[in-house]
Amino acid sequence: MPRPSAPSPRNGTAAPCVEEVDTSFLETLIGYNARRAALAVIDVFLERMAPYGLRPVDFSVLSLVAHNPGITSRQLCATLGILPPNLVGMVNALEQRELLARKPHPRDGRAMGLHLTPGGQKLVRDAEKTAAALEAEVGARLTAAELQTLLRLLKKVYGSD
Amino acid sequence: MPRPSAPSPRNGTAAPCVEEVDTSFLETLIGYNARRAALAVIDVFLERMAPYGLRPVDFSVLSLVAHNPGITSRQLCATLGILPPNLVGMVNALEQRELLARKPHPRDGRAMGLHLTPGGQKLVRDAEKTAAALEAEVGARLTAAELQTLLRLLKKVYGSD
DNA sequence: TATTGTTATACTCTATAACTATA
DNA sequence: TATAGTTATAGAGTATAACAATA
Repeated sequence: MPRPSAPSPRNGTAAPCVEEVDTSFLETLIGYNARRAALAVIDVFLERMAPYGLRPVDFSVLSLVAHNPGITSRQLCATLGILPPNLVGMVNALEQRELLARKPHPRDGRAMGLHLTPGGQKLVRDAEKTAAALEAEVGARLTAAELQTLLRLLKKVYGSD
Repeated sequence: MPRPSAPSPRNGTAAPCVEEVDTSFLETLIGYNARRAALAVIDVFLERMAPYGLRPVDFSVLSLVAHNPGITSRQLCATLGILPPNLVGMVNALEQRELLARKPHPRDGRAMGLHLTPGGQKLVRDAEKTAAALEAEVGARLTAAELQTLLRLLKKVYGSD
């Protein structure tokens, strides 16, 4: 590890080196901090969801279908910021695992409504419990009030207020 | 929220459909909200940095080199969570644009210290001003106190406290 | 004509293995 | 032996264009 100042006296034109990285400017940026926080939480999320064979995006899809039976691909895409071509494979995979099923939309022949199978419902129940537990765990670094504040401010930032 | 009740009276075994998507569960999760906030801010960041020819990661690299002259690739990678093989191309590109330069590390023959050129210094000054302005703009949805709180809580979440 | 779901495809980002030169 | 930087490459994630069926 480099040690510039004190020890080496003769330092005429020598290139400096860095002991401890100064990140103070980046740390003033919302984007930088929000991204780091998201990655930290999602890392843990990824581990805890592995036993269910779910990535974060799979969990999001299944959870939305659970709370919105009959939701269409288009609605899922708009909600999660996924592009339609990229959702197709995910839904196919979840359907092959018999976690969800496509059913004809009652009033739009073009669309397919998505529904959980009984197995999918059980999986989502368990996975949501795990997610809530993880949330409490990560939230242990914060007080309950801080957690509420954090969620409120984040929603303000991205406009869901 | 599913609303099977009011509009369609005869609804014997028909599959339900969704009027307005209920995201209330996902919105209780820190990861979901932090990711959405990060993406929203980074989207604007991407637009504003385009005139400088910088992606967010390029900005982060240049800003860190500016505030840490002589920083090594290894230190950059550790700070930004980038893998060494993926940093090489970025540094090469920035070096070819004559924004930064590799110089031999004063005490470790294996390492190269990174330094901004005069042109790089000017670009970073301008880009950081733009970033700060953007921050104030996004922060306009929040009060100054809320912004400080948000940054503090995010740092608590990812452990930089 | 516009929209839903889909295919094919390209591009970017991220991850792994292995090599070199120095320590 | 371990580490810094690099190369090559594989994989995941994200993007656009175009098509068939339906509105």
